[in-house]
Amino acid sequence: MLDIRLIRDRPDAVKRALATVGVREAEVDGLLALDVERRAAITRLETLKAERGQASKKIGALKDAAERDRAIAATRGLGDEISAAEAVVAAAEERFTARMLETPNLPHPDVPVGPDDSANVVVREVGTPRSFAFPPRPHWELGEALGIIDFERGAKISGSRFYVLKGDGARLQRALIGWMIDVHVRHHGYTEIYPPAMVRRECLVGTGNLPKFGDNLYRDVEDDLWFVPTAEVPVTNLYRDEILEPGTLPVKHVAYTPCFRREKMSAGRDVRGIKRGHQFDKVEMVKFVEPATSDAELAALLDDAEDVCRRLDLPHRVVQMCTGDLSFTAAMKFDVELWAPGCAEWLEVSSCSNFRDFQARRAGIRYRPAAQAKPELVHTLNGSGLALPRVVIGILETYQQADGSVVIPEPLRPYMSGVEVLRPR
RNA sequence: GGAGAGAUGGCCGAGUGGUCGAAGGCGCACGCCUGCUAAGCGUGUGUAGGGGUAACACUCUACCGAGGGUUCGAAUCCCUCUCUCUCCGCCA
Repeated sequence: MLDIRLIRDRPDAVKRALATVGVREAEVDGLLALDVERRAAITRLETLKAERGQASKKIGALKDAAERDRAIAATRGLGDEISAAEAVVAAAEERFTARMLETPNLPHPDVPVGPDDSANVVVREVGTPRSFAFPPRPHWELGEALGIIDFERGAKISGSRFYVLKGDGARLQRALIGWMIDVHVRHHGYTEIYPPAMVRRECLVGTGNLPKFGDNLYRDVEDDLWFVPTAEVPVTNLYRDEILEPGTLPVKHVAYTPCFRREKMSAGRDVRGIKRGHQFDKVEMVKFVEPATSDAELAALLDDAEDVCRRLDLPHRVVQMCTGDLSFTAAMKFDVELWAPGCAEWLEVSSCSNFRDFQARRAGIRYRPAAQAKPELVHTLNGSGLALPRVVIGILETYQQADGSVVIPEPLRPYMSGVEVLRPR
């Protein structure tokens, strides 16, 4: 959520910035109008309440019964006026908040301006895509031949976009989870979190998934519990409505969770293989930092994500999103993409974003810069570290050999009891 | 799932209709005092929103788990919900 004060004080700057992410000027004017309406209503209500407060105070001090009764009778009408004014405030507040919650974040001034993903910028490519003496096969062929991915049974028990990992396939994914968490904990200074995978609705409002993107989420209707689409949701909300004491920032967490997404927007796309499922695993990094440091923290976060690729020796590239391709909540965002030689495409395995105070304002996450100082909103950031089945794709396709076997990258071997090669059966 | 108890400021804890944003204590901050330390004394110490100011000051409103109700007036009475604790049952 944006700071309404900023919109009030510098409406033109806000309009210009929001225009680059596709928000029309009229929307900002609408916000401003709702704000004026809301404040007028509040002022009226508070005037009435102050009046009543005075009157009640006097009544309390009155000793004479008749005088008292007269004063009470005279004040009685105020109650109805206040109820009416309260209803006006509530309605104005609701209209205002609803619009505020649906307004996207302001892009960071350094973000390249552009209409859509065609204007994204490839920042760097790391490593050289391996050249093959044979036509590299896509992971769905490799996986079936190796007996480690079972698409048919996945569809049988759960429908399309579900698959079953089996044997060393399941183990490879589990090894990656454990190893990646260890990398971030041991080498990058994150603290591991095991969060709930089902959360209350407010959490999703806090991170910005609701109210706008509810149709991508799964939900238990009976208890109104929502399945997390990413660990970002529970982990960011860990400190919802809290004030972090001086000296606690930066807070750096890494968490593994399964993630659940309806993928309605991409119906019919990427249905082949395990690239895009309704359920997938992900290791996620989340940071809470002081505002002045958040740009540097984003660079560090991105490097932490890339480090996973480096350690696995997987060629990858970093792409900066232009304004038009920024997510709703992000002020700046970089994707890390792995090259998958089998399906011949770049696979997004991480999305590293700085949300600045956008989520913090929604979720009420603040910190105290110094003892006695006034609380301020933190900046939140997060990035995948990394997204799972896609790293499995990258490994299978990159390390395949002519006979269909796949070499397991060195760092993962200890996590797989020393298995070095997966062989077709 | 059944029965019961509870939720007050950073913490402990008082308050059962009026002048209570809330006694007292602890903690913390600043000042004083004191060879040092400790003790002592004094002052201060929440959050959010509105108005106001160049910025302070100042002022109003809300908040005693959440929401609703009764009342001129609610931390205090009523209803609903959430969470915590205890016991029983069940379960990984």
